[in-house]
Amino acid sequence: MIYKEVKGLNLPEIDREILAFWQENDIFKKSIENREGQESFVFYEGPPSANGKPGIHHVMSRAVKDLFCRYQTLKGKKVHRKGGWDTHGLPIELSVEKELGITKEDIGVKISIDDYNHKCRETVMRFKNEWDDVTRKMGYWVDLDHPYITFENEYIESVWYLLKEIYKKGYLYKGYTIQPFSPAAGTGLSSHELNQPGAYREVKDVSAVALFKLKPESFNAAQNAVLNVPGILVAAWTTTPWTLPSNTALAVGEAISYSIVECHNPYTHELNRILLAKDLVYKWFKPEHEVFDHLLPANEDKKIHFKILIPEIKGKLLEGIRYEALFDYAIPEEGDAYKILLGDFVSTQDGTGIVHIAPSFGADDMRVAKKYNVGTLTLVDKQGRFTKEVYDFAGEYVKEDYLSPEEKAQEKIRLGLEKYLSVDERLVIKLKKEGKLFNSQKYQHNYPHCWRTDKPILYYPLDSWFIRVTAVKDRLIALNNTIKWKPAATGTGRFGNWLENLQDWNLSRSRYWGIPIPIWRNADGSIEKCIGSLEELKTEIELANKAFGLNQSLPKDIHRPYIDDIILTSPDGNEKLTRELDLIDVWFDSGSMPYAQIHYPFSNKSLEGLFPADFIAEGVDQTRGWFYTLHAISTMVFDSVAYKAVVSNGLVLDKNGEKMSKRKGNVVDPFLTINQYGADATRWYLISNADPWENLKFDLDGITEVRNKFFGTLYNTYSFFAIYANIDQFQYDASKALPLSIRSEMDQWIISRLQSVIILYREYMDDFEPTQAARVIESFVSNDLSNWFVRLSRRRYWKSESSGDKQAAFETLYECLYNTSILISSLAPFFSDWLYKNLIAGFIGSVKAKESVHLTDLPNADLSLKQTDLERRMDIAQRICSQVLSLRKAQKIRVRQPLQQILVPVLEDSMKSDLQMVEEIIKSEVNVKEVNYISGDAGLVKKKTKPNFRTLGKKLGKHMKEAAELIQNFNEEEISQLEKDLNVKLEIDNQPYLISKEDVEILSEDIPGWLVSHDGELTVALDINLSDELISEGNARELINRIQNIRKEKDLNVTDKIEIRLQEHPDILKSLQLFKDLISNEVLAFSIETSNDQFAEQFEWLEDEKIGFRIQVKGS
RNA sequence: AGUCUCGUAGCUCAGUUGGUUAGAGCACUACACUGAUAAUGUAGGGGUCCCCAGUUCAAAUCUGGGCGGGACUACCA
Repeated sequence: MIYKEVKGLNLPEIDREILAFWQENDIFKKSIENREGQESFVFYEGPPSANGKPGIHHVMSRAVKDLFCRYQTLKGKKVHRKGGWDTHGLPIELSVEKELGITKEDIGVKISIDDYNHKCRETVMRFKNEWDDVTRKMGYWVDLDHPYITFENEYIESVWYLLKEIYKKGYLYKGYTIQPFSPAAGTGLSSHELNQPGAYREVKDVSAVALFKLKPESFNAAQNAVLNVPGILVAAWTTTPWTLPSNTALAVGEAISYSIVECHNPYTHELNRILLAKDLVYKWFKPEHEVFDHLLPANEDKKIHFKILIPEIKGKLLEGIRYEALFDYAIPEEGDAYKILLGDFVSTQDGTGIVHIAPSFGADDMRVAKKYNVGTLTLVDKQGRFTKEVYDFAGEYVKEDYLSPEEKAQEKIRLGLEKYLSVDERLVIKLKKEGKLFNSQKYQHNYPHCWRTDKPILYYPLDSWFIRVTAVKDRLIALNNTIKWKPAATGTGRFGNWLENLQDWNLSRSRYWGIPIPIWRNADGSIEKCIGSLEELKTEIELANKAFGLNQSLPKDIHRPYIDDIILTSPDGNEKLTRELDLIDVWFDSGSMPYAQIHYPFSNKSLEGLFPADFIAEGVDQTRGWFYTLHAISTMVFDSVAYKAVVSNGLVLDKNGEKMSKRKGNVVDPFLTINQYGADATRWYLISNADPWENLKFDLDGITEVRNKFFGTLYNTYSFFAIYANIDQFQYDASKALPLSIRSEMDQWIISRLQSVIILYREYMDDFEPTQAARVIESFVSNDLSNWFVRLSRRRYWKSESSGDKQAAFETLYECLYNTSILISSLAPFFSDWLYKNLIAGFIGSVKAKESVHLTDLPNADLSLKQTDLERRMDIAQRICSQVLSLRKAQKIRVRQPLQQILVPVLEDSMKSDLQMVEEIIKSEVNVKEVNYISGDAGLVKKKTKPNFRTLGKKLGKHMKEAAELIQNFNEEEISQLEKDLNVKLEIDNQPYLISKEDVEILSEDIPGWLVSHDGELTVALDINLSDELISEGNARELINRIQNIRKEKDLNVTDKIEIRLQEHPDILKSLQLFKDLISNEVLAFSIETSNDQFAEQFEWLEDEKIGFRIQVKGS
């Protein structure tokens, strides 16, 4: 037996077999060494964190990565794939802290930073084995033995190098930014922490509408002309009255309209003229209280009568107007405060359409204040208490929640109140008394809380190191435009927009487990050193040792806390420099990986052939993560893209379209899936079902479908080949294979189809369209190869004599399977290798097979073998067969019953010649004796015209409908006019139109007296008249069928010869008389005799009859 | 809230520059075929192409406005 025959397809078994083969023979390694000296295809592996278990979505993204790397390998490129681990970052710290039952405050107290980091180092690799396991089992080829690890000194050294490069370009600076801050915990919070479940809570706060008095002397001429009433007050709404003392500006919307309304202050009853958004006037004032002449004197009830003094003022006009500070606590030291600004974030959703700006306590505020050079006031300290400048509230917590009940009780007594009033409440009272308040109420809204202390957070200005990416914004955008994004919309949309609205990169993290910022400074920050390598640090340490008589040395581990102890010296040797305690954002770690994974520029001095990447792929959630940091670093340091093409894959959802989560219990375990269905079926399903960038609704039934439909079919096709090739001892000699020109039409066709598939497959793969590529192959295997070529060619394989045609049949099928095994190997690495290895068992001759399919070269399409005409003809043949079978079905005539003829009207000569070449195929497929043709002019065919809307649309415009009607009813004369290339004239609404041949499609509709079927331009008529001879032949075929079934039931060998005795029956006698040879041949009968004996066995004959028989193997 | 993305048969997906009967596979039903038998063919049922409005002779397709799912970013004065 040359070709392996197995019963039943067992993909997991094949996985195990092939995996062992790869391991024993180092196939992955060979697939790279194989291409030594060739051009490289650069791929970067985005580092996962082994802190959590791998999920099915990881199989998805890794399938995408793997298949393109394999594909490029087959194309002859050298594709290095280095694995990597992301080891730093908050999730790791959090899981360690949870495990140890400590909080951040305990670090350095209950547990040393040293021990803490040690624990992080352990934890981060906790699930490494699971990751390695899933990587191997799914067939993802990546170097697991030499991964880059972000916590290693060499990796960190490269990161420092990059930072120093950025520093040298002047892009690194220390500044402050508004960040979420927990006064209770005394620490800044990351947005990740803010996104912890339960961080946002519905709370009730005191809101206030404060009134700010405009300074008319600051009006310009245009403003003077419009704002021609005295004493204008601007109403600004806030839910955090405690920020009002730190107010330094007001913001209005450029396109928002404002009104000035006259009323009496609800608390002081003084006359007010209030400026607020026009759209919100009736939100704050009741329409029924509006007056149009004179305002009534102030009254004591709650009704606030009002009059609109100036109905419409554009926000734009208000820009630059100054106002009086609300309080006399402090004024900003720098900048030009207390004026009206334009802010694009201002809306009329709620509030007054005017936003009170306290730059220290809001990110938007800070941004707009900077833009207008407005200074800041930070009248709250890091504990969340008012500073001494706020003399009447100094030292008080700005949020009630920061006080314990005892403290509140004490405060109540200190203030001499009946009940504790929050700072917000007392501020509101103060404003009320001073006539600076219009409204105050309880307001319910979502507010973030610190997940550790449960207390509300503040937004607070914190010191941070920044990278001035905004300085290279234009380059970032320009370089991005050269990147091939899949899908393109992510590059222009999500990523492009992100770049358009670029903010400087906040690099600092006040943490312990991460890469330390390599910057040392003196006390006042006037002297600083940025370190770019370990060598440099060592030199600096020696300088410092000399200057201060110290005995420091380069720590073995350059994480905290060791690195914190290092003291450097100022150039003059007088001042000590200490390290800035922050760590760098872990995103910088991963964005550094192209260089750090090879320890550039230390161990490797050149990036040649290693940068930039030709291709990367990760989840779309990495757009502003890894994709961005790679891009930002490479742009700043190398003025280059980091990757030329990027595939961003979508999410893997459960089958109901819901996100997978442990809580819902809908998580799919990749190990179970792969064990049950096999890696290839899983991979093929993930890739073929939908484009990778679409969200995938993961459904195990889908994998079953892929397994049965695609792998099952391909397996069956192979198995068919193996059975007969083994019988015939067929072996394939590439150098002696029959030239295609002498093989059959069918062979030429499938080989031509194969070329088309190769071309399309390559096009799609080169364009990073794996789904389309997979579908092309699916369709080829299932429709072309199995359902057409093999099905119709079966007889050629089992006929007993050896002949050229039989050899051609084997060679053709072999070539198809062989090439298919290579084509699918990128997507289905296991099954393809199994198939390939089975096939090459029959390889002989001078051409040598490779050890594994993954060491082969991707087939090139041979254009000389592609025959478009032939493919078109076969398509026609398939459609005709379909139609005839459909007609037979409608008439309930079995396919075993031969029919005399089909009739095909051919309106063009080319169609006739097309059909003649596939006549034999049609005849055998639909079991008819003849294919006859009638030409259009014979008058037998009734023709019909169908309008061609595309061409007619332009010509006819709105007369289209009527014209279509007329064209469909063209008579024979008009049709023959068109056929002769003459125009037919139409007239609609007195307007003449000329209809030419191109404007219509001429179809044959009917052949009077025949059974007819249509499919587009194809029409087929079936002759259903049965002669006695046809009936007898049909019966002969029935008989053959019964005997074949008996052979099978009796488990006879395919080659056994038999003797047959049959009970006499008129059908049988007649059939034997005419077709005995045919029958004998088909069923391998030595003799067929009839008698009237009693038979022990019977088979079913037509219409409930039974016929006795006896069948013996000759010689038994 | 903003940005992006998706919405077509029970399920998963195609659907060309707008063109008249909106397709495929799976599933279901019936019938057939079979020297591949856990395979194969044919036919059938099954659609408000998310909704509304507009442009057009003509809209699943283009425009505008909604609705729903999802992701990311931000979190609000």
